[in-house]
Amino acid sequence: MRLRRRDQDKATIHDVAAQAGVSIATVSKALNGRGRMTAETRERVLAAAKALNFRPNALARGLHSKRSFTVGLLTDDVYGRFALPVMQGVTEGLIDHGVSVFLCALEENPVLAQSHLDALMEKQVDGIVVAGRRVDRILPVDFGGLTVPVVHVMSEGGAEVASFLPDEEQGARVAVAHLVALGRRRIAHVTGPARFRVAGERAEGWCAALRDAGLAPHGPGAMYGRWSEAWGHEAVAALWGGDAPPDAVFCGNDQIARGVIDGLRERGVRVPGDVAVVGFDNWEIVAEETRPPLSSVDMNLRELGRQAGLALLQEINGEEVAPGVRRLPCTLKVRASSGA
Amino acid sequence: MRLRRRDQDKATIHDVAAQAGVSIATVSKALNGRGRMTAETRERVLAAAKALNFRPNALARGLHSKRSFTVGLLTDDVYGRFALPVMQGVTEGLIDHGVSVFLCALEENPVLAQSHLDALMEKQVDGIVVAGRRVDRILPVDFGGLTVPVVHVMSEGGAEVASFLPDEEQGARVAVAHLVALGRRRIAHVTGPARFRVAGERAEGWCAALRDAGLAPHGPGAMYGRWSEAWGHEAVAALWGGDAPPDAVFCGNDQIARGVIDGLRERGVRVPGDVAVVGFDNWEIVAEETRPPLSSVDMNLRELGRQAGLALLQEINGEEVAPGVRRLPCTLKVRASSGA
DNA sequence: TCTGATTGAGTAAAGCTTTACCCAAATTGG
DNA sequence: CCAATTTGGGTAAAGCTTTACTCAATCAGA
Repeated sequence: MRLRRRDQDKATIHDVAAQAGVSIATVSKALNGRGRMTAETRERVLAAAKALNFRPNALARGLHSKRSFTVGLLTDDVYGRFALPVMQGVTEGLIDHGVSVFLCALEENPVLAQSHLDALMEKQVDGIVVAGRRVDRILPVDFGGLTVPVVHVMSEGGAEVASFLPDEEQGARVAVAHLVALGRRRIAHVTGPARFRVAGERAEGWCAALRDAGLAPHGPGAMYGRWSEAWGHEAVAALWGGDAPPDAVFCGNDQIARGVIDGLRERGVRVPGDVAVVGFDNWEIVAEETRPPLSSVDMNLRELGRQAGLALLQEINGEEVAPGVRRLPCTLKVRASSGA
Repeated sequence: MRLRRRDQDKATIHDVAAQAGVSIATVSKALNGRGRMTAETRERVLAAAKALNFRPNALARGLHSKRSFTVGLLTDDVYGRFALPVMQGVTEGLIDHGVSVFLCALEENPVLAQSHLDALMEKQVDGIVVAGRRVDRILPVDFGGLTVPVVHVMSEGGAEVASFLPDEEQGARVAVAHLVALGRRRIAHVTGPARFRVAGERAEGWCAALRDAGLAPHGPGAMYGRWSEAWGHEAVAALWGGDAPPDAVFCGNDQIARGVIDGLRERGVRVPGDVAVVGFDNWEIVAEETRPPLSSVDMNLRELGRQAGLALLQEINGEEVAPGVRRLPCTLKVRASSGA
């Protein structure tokens, strides 16, 4: 054994044992609250560990326990708008269990993506959270043959795995019901491209809420376009081109909603006086800067991440987790654009 | 030795050795391209490893080499707007060297922050990148007594460590020089709170560029306010309240610039016809949706991250890295708001 | 006082990979 | 044909922690 560690080296359990005058087994037991020993011995060990600023080497511990207490979070959301709240939720759910989270932001490159996944596996992660930015587009990675559990968030992993998604339709219903409760009757829906599944689901919720209220959709139906402010402007031009314009607009995301509100202001239409507007995503940096501030549906990404993390932990611990899609409710954040 | 691994277990080097009919030492050497053996043996090992989908256990490897080939990225930018590009840069710089990046998003809670740092150290990270979201506010964490190298990005770590920052002043100069080259002469500066150091630096660059061009600052000086669109509106109201309004506005960030442009449009002032506008941050999702799209200074966060990663790697490898602040140049992304 | 249980703490192996070192067989040179 | 290299590959230890097992000393009960 080294007589005394060099100061820049990390202290090992041997150093603590030497300092406390006991064996390494006793140190381990003292530190982990296992085994039997006098209170005096335990305290002596604890004091030595503290004095040496000892931190157990997680590599060695993991090698022995075959668990690294680490999970990987794989995402293709390089912008982080969805992935970061999810990550915070996952972290929040797991930190009390001593598990850390490894974030890998993938780019489009499938080769690089696969090598990131390989790196995670080599690091012996105990499980993997896959966080998409688009539910119906799977990451360019092969999860088959993985020896660790996987859960998906904002991404559907198929029949074999658990997937945590926002309840888009319910979110849309809540938004529309809110508009109905405000007395609005001609409620239009302006949203993103029809090929995005969430666009269809949100439109579905819009229809359903209108039906429940005994109302007909305003106009020929949901207006599909792009997820951009520019599309919000165009939609306003179209809606206010004919007669009987809507008295409320439910938008498929906050950027569209912002475009709609800006378009309305330019036309001299008052929000929320003449028209109430509600967005989707509750992207605060957009919603709060809109004039007036934008009411929006919040997908509770953080909670989604938290639950996904806990589910993953269950699987890691060998407990069964039912596969399939789990939908978590959205909540509505009311701001001035649907004036309360 | 286990006769044969259970299928859900990961293959170890022993499994590969058995499959190839050689010893584990030979497998290790074959896989790492070390040692001497016939080409035939080497190929047999490689084939066996592939067949078993063998990945060396990074924990065991790290335990032996005392390197985990992992670095931690600590940030308080929970929104990810700055941290994610930085992280991608760090990853980009290190992935070729087989090093992975562990992202920890800290919240304000210092206790939690410290425990995150402890977790990183236990995981035996080889080094730490600290990424701030505000240069002049240090993370609530004690980096003293750390046994691994640390570098800072977008955050100043003090005299002992290397810090990588954007050259804010140069960025501002480039923006203003661009406006001058367009023939603008009355160039105002609207920016965030004076207590942010970057606000002062950018204002400094604005002044310097004007001096270089033989121009005087427009008005009484830089207009300090908030980092928000609303402040952009207010500034427009102030600037266009008197006479001799500016013919260009250089803004301290993209949100302010957006507020300025929206304010100008509402007043019927043409952009870029009557007034050219340039922002700072090049936050694409804002800059591209502005009408017209916003010219903006890009801090090259990715490159900043890449260089920080490489510097950290140098320190990890025992090479000396000069401490102190390193400034990387910004570049100007020209869009329609300063019409080329 | 003697037997048997309990207590307190140590010994050694395992977990997986890398590598210094070793050895037998094959090859080379004279 | 023999001594000296070279070649091909194996053995064993190290790296740090956890834990099953062991053992001497102490204590309780009769």
